[in-house]
Amino acid sequence: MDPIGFTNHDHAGCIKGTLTQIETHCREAGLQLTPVRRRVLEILLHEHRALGAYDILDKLREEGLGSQPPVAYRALDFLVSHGFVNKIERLNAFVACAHPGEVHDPAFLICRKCDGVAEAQTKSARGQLGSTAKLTGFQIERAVLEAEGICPNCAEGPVV
Amino acid sequence: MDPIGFTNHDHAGCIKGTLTQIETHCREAGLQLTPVRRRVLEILLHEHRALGAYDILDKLREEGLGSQPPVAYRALDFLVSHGFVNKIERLNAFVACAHPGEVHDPAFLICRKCDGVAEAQTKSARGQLGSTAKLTGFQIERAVLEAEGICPNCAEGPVV
DNA sequence: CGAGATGTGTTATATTATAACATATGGCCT
DNA sequence: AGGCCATATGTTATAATATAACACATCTCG
Ligand SMILES: [Zn+2]
Ligand SMILES: [Zn+2]
Ligand SMILES: [Zn+2]
Ligand SMILES: [Zn+2]
Repeated sequence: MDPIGFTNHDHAGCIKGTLTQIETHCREAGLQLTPVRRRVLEILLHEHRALGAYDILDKLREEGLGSQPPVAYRALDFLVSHGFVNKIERLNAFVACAHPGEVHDPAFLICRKCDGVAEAQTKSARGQLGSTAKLTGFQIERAVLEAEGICPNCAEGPVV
Repeated sequence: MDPIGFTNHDHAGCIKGTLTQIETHCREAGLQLTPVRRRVLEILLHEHRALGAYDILDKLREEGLGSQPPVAYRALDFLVSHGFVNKIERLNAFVACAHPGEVHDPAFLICRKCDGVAEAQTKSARGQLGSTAKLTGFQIERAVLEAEGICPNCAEGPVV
């Protein structure tokens, strides 16, 4: 229930823990966490912030891990399809998942000043919309829930 | 609470009613519903379906109302900023608002087979996420709630 | 070895969106 | 009337996001 991202925390541990968790998950599930895929995941884990595919590609290029768009998009496809990374539709950008492996409908709080993204655990999407959907027989397969606003850090010291 | 879009209804009346409502709103608020803007609105009202900016531009072009992207995007900006049209972030496309003028957090049910979009009235976005947001002091300004799945029509006769 | 599956490298192109500047139109002030 | 401002449109060019298509490498399995 507590959204990670805007609060202070042991970020190095946060990165390492999630990475280990995903590595284990991949080993057990027979998924190939190749160097490019792993590096894209690391880049995203490093920030609690959404990065565009081309931002990521720039970093890969600097590191000699790939220079063309498909390299980044393919890695992102892999990470998203296995739930390690989420796409923020509102921003056309990507953010590491805070609860990888678990099945959940993620909800995001997006700060429009610092671009920070926090992932909140919530049952709202399927639950609330679900009841409305059932009335008409609509079958929900995926829910996008993104709230935009001002994060606590940016609210205190008004930047803009 | 009842989502319009997947249910049978008097669509001609639905279009005309909404258009009249918006015309009135514009007159009272001193907004200029110019020919291009009005036509874009009509095009969107005609379908309970999201159309891409370039789909709309194609129609405008056929009708000699404009041929370059900014024409469509500017009309859409106007319509979106005044709440007459909503953008479906998941699809990078636009749909006429079912409750123009009213302040509401719209939620959408998007059919991945027929591309139909229904707008549901719900308090969930701000309400559910709101409580989580308050815990960390996040101030929600705008909420995107989009559910993807199969609409009742497509569920009955599996098209794909 | 040969066939199939998976991942990467690369070129080219599609799709979505905006910047920037020119032109037109109408209201409004002097 | 003339000048001025705000708003809207026309047009060119380009930015930003995303995918198609094909070549090649590697690995596994029979
Ligand atoms: Zn962290
Ligand atoms: Zn912030
Ligand atoms: Zn209708
Ligand atoms: Zn459908």
